[in-house]
Amino acid sequence: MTSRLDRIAQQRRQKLDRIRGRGINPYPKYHRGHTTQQAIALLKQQEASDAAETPVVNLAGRVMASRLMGKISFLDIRDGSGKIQLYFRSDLLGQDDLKLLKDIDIGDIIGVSGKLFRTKSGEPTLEVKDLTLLAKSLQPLPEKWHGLSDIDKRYRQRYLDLIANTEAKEIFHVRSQVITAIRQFLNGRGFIEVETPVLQPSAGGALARPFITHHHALDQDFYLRIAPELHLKRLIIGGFDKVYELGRIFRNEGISTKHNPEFTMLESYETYADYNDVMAMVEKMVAEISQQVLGKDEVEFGGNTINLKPPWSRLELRQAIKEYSGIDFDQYPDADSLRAEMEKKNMEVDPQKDRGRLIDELISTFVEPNLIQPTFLLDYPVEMSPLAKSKPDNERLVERFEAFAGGMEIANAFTELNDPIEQRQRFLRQQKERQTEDETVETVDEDFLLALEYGMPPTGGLGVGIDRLVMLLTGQQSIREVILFPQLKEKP
RNA sequence: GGGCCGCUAGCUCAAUUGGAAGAGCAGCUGACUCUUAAUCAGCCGGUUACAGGUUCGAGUCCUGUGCGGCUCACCA
Repeated sequence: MTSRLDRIAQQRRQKLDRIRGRGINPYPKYHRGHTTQQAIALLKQQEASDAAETPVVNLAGRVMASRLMGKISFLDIRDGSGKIQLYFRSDLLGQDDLKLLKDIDIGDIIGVSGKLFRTKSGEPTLEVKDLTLLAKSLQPLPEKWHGLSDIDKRYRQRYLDLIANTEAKEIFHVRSQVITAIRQFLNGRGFIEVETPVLQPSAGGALARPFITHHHALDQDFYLRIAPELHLKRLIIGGFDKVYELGRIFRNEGISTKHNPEFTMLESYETYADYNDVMAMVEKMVAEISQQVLGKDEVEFGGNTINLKPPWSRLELRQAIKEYSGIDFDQYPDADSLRAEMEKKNMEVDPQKDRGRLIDELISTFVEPNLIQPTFLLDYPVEMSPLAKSKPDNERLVERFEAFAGGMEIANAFTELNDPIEQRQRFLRQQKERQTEDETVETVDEDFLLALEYGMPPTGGLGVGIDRLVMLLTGQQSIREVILFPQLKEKP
């Protein structure tokens, strides 16, 4: 870039050349004996046991700080488990190691061996006898105290963010543990994990604009999945009782603090369950995960304390909208009348929107921001939910819920529609309603309908946005903070 | 895609009304045998995102472009 960066990089390259000139391989193989965390545990163990022997270990990690004091030096190294201080004494090191030490920079990866002890101030420290350079770093690290705060750089060079900002790294630890906990929870209830196609001939199971790609050998366009739903249902038809998939899905829509074009979704399907069973499972699962990963069932999010302990509030969608917007959608059976009522409330309403989308707008405008504590909204209009089964006593509503917390939708579930004739009609109706719009309309998935005709048992299905769940559990307001490499525009 | 805001040294940030582009960290040289944001002395480091414009003079004002953030739209 500028001559400045070149200068620092150049200095480091000169050091690299010097090191090579002494016959040292700056990128050798190496086996470490302990992590820094294990080493500290070992030291404590030795101290507790009164053993006279000082533990000798070899460790490896990235140099994070150096405090050179003439004949002695202190370096801090960090590995995946933590960090530890190193103590170098010129009278303990060989000539070669002393020379090498002079060419070690912050950022280098080194291996060290020696004995563990505590300094006068009580800091666990390794007194180094042997030093090995494991990887010379040619680029300067971000500032040690303030870390890296340039958001653009944090996302584009996430590795620097992870090196410089321990809080950022911790979020991804939590994310990993959340996903592990979900698997344990579901496996423990008899679910089996499956994998279904990401490349699909038609993108079904939701209505979103898909990414399109092309398979050369087949000379056929494929869509990246926008949901795994229709394939998981095929597996239910095939006789699996409980299945789930944790995977990436792709939606070619706008990017925001709550949306990334590719995100992680959990979908689960359980035969002979309905949406009430699924509701009970969701609140239990989230509370247990939080307890297991964070050791608590309350989280801080956006200035609120959110209590995840079951039971969560249950609120009929119609009542919720009535309460927060003053509109009772039951009194407006078609899009035109509902739109007119919304316009009375000074809302700017897209005349293209059908009744389902209008109701969705009422939810996101009036209801969702108010649902801070975990809440299930129940019983959605059928036109918003083409894959859900109608309520036994009301053909206009389906057995569906969405779960909200922190003003975010985190889950969506329903008693699955398993009537193939009805399902076909729903698809056709949806197709008709969307035909006027410029967006690509989902084609009727004949292959799925054929599968349904063989008979799908009554089933409860669930979708959970994993990224948003992790946002909730880690208190992050932007989805980019919980996705390691969020989508950004390429820099020219 | 619209609106608002941002972009200054490798990193974190200053720069008064438009009047000499600065500091800390990092780096380099030196001193220092228990430091831990080590300390001390000295030094190096800039096409102020990019391209134009206004002006005696632009980091600062104007126009455009790029990228980012927030937000609206979009997203059942």
